[in-house]
Amino acid sequence: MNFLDGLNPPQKEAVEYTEGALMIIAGAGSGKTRVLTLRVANLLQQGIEPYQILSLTFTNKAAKEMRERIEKIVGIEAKSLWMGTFHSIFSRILRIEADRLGYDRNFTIYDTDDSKALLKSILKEQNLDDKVYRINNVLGRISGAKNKLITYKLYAQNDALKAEDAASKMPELYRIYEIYQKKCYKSNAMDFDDLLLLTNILLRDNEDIRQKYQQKFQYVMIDEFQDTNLSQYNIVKMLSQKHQNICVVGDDAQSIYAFRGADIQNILNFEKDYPTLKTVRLEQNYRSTNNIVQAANSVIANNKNQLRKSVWTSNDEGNKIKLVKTMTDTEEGRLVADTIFEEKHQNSWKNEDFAILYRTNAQSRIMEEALRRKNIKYKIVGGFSFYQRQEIKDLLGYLRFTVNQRDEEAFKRIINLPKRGIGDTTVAKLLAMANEKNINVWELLTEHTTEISNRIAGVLEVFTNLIKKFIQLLDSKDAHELAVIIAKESGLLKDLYEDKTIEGISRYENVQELLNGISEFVDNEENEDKSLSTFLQQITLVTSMDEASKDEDKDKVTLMTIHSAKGLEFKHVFVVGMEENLFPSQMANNSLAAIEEERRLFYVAVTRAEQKLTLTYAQNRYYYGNLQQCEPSRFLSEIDKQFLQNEGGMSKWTRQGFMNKEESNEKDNNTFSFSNQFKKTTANYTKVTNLTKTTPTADFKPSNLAALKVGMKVEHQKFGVGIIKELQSFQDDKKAIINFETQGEKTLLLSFAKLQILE
DNA sequence: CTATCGCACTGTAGT
DNA sequence: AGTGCGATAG
Repeated sequence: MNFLDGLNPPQKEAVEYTEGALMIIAGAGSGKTRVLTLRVANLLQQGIEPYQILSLTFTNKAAKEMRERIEKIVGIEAKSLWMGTFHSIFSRILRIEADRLGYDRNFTIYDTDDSKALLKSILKEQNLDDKVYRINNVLGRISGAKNKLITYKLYAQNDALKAEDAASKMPELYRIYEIYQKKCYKSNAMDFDDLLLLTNILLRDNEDIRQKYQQKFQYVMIDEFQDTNLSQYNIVKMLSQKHQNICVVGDDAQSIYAFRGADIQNILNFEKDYPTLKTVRLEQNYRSTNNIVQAANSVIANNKNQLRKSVWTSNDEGNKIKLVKTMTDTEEGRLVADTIFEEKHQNSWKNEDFAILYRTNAQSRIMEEALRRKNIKYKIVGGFSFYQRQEIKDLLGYLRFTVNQRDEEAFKRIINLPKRGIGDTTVAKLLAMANEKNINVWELLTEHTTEISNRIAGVLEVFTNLIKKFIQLLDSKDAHELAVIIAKESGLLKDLYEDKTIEGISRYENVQELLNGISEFVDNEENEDKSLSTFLQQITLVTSMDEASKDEDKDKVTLMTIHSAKGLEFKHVFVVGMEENLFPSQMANNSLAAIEEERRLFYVAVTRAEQKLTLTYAQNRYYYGNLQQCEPSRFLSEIDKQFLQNEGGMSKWTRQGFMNKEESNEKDNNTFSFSNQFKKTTANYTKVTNLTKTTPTADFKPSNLAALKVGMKVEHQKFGVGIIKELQSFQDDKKAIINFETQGEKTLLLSFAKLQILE
C-alpha cells in the first residue's frame, strides 16, 4: 500500500485501524484531512462499496473538499460516497421517509429567518411582549432543547427548564415551543434543528427503517467531533449500532461551537459508549513554524478545562509574531493592506497566501475598503448569504409556495407581492379564518372562497389562479423553466426590471443569478433528482461559503471570520480587532466557559498561520457609528513574550499609529468625507464584493437582444467563451444554442444569460 | 391600504 | 451606521 508512504506511525495507525470504534485526537495542522482521506481510500481498496461509507462533516465546504481529495486517489467511485453535513445527509433521508413522520416529501426547510418570522407571529397572536420574549432568546431556547432531544412534550414536563424560563421572565416559553412546532408541522416545514431531531425520532420509532440504514452504513466517520451536539451524536450512535465501525475525529482545543449546543461531553461519553475504543493522537504539527505552534500552546494553556495538549513541531523557528497597535480601525485596515502589498513583492507571495481573520462579520467592511484602495484582490467567505437577499427570498417564496402550499411563511411573503392591496390586516384575518376551520390557507383560498368578502376575493382569485397555473406546470417543466415562468408571470421580474436605480439593477441581476443557479442545478449530471422541490431543500442548507470556487476566485486575499477559517491554512495570517469586548466578545464576559471558548477560537485563528502571524488592534473603533476607545485583548498578554517580535520591529507601524493633533484632525476629515462618498455608492460596492465582472459598454442586456447574431463570439459569465450556433424563439423569449470552448453546447434563455459580446 | 417620518435599538459564530 | 417599528397622513 504505497499510498501510506510518508505517514508517521500514529497517522498510519489511524488509516489502518478500520474495524471497531476509533477516536482520532488530531491537533491543529497534524494532517487530519490527509489521514481521513486515506482512511476512506483504504476502505475502498479493501472492497467496501462507497455507498456503505457514511462520512459526516460540519460544513459543506469540508465535505466537498474531502470528496475531491478522495476522488483524486480512487477516482469516480468517490461520487457514490455518502459524504456531507449532518443536515444535508439527513434531510435526504427524511425526504425519502417523510411519510413515516406524517410529513410530505416536499417539505420546506425553514431557515433562521423563517423561524424568527414564525415566532414573531406567534408572540403577536399570543399577546406576548417581544421585548421580554426576545426572538433570539426564544429561538435559542427552542433550538437548545431540540439539540438535547427535548421535544415540546418533554419540555412541558421538565420543571427545571420551566424554572429557568420563569427566572428569565419567559414562563410561557414551553407553550410557544409547542405552538411553534405544531405550526411547522402544519406548514409541512422543518427547521434546521428538526432535521436532526426528526431523524432521531424516525430512527427511534421505526425498527425497519433503523435496520435498513444500520445495514447500509457499515462504516461511519465524523469529522470535527468536538462540534457535534447530542442530537447529532445520538443519530450516529443508532446508525453504527449494528456494525460498530465508527470513527470520530476531533480536537477539544478547537471546540468553538458550544454556544449552539456542541458538547465536549460527547468525547467523554464516546469512551463510555464504546468500551473497546481505540484512541490515536496526532500531535505533530506540519503546518506552522515553531514560534507559531509554541505561541498557540502558550495561550491555550490558560484554559483550566482543557483535556490534553502537547502539539509540537519539528519545523523551523520562523518569524516572531508581530503585534501591531493602530490609532483607528481605518488605519488598522491600511496597515494590513500595506503589509500585504509589500510582502507580495518582497517574498513573491500571491494574494492567496494571505488571510485576514476577524471575530465578527461587521469588521470585514473596513478591511475591504483598505484592500480596494490598494487594488489588492480579495474575496469574502461567509457573511451575508446570497439567499438572504430580499429579492432572492421573494422569488424563492413563490417557488416554495408552488411546491408546498402549506408553507405559511412563504405565503405571507408573497401574498402581497407585487402589491395587490392585501395588507397585514387582511392576511391576519385569512390566517385566523383558516385556523378556525382547522384548514390551511390554500384550502381556504381555493375551497372556501364564498366566505371571503367580495373586494378581497377578487384579488385573491387572481393570485390563486396564478399559483394553480404554476402547480400544473410542476411535472411538465424542469426547475429552471418553471422558475423563469414564475419570475415573469408573478410580476416580480417586471417590478425589478423597471427599477433603474443602482440598487434596483443589482437586485435584478441577483434574480438572474438565482435563475442561472437553478439552470446549473438542472444541467448538473450529478443531481439525480432535478425537481424544484429538491433544489429548494438543497439551497436552504447551502450558504455563501459553499459556492463553488470559481477560477476568478483563485488568487485573492481571503477575508473571513475565525469560525469559518477552521481547517484552512495560509502563509501569512492577520488576526485583526484584537480588542477586549470584541475578541473576546463582550458576551463572553458572563462565564468562564464562554471565555475559554473564545480562547479556543483564538487558538484556531493562530494555528491557521504557516509562516507569519500578525495580530492587530486599534485604539479607537466605530461601533454603530460611535467612535469608542478600545483596550487590547487579554489574549495578547497571554502569549509568551519570547515568541513576540521585539519593540524595535514594531516601531514603524507604532509610529504611524501615533499622530500629532493636527494630523489627527486632518485624517478624521478624510475619513469622514470618504465615508460620505461611500454611502452614495453602496450598491456599486456590493457589486464589487460580489465579484461580478462587468464592462458596462460591452455588457449584454436583454434590451439589446437583437444585437446577437449567429456566428458571434460571446463570453458567458460561467461557461466561458463560445460561438453562437443557433438562435430560436421560445414563447416571447429568445433562446440561443451556444457552443462553448470548454463546456460544449448549451442552450441558454437569453433574457437571463449574462453574455458579453467579444467580436 | 400605502407611504413617510421620527424614534429606538443593535448584542458572535453557521446549518 | 443601518434597520425596523409605530404613529400619522393621504
